[in-house]
Amino acid sequence: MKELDPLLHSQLRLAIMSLLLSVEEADFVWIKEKTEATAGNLSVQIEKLSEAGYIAVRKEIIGKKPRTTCSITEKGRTALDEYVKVLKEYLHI
Amino acid sequence: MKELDPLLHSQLRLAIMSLLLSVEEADFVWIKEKTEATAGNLSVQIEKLSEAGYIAVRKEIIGKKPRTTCSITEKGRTALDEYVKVLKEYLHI
DNA sequence: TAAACTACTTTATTTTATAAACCAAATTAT
DNA sequence: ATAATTTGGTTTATAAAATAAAGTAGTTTA
Repeated sequence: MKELDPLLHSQLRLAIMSLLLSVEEADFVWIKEKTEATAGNLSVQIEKLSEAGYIAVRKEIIGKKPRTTCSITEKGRTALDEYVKVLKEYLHI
Repeated sequence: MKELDPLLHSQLRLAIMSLLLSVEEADFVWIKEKTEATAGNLSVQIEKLSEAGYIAVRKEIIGKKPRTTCSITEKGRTALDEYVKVLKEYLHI
């Protein structure tokens, strides 16, 4: 049995990737609201996905406030595709 | 976003459930070989699925040796169905 | 100008997963 | 006969992950 990419096989990280699949980009606050995650948890998981190169993170100051924007990368998309492939084998779907 | 049943959202437990989906029942040793899990890890995860009522576990002595046999329960099947449903929403599949 | 809020990050705690060690009985080798 | 090895596990300890709590830097509101 193939292994499920442990970086993607986490409730919150999978939710983040899922959200980023359907939008061009998304900011920290929006992801936080959608996932109902705590800011701390979200910060950590975004950092992990970023380190892995699965998402790109841009930090800027917009109207005096910081803003963190995330988008899925090609590498992330590929990894997610592979994850889905393995999952389909597991679940016969 | 709905949450993914944490009891099922674990690599090894999902693999166990996956295997049990396609067979009437399966014994410890066979599951261990298929999943390539260590006996300790497998023992713990089977216990968790059993406690949750997702699988039924039968222990017997067969030809002087112990044998642990597992099978998926109706409750487990339902939980897995729900898990798949949520996952499909996440992944747009 | 002090309190409260925004948008986070860092650190600590809890939970989960995994590995290592152990157990009892059976089998094999000496 | 008995010592070493194997089988089929369980229990306990360690590592990793997830989550929560606390902290930071600056902003807005009262």
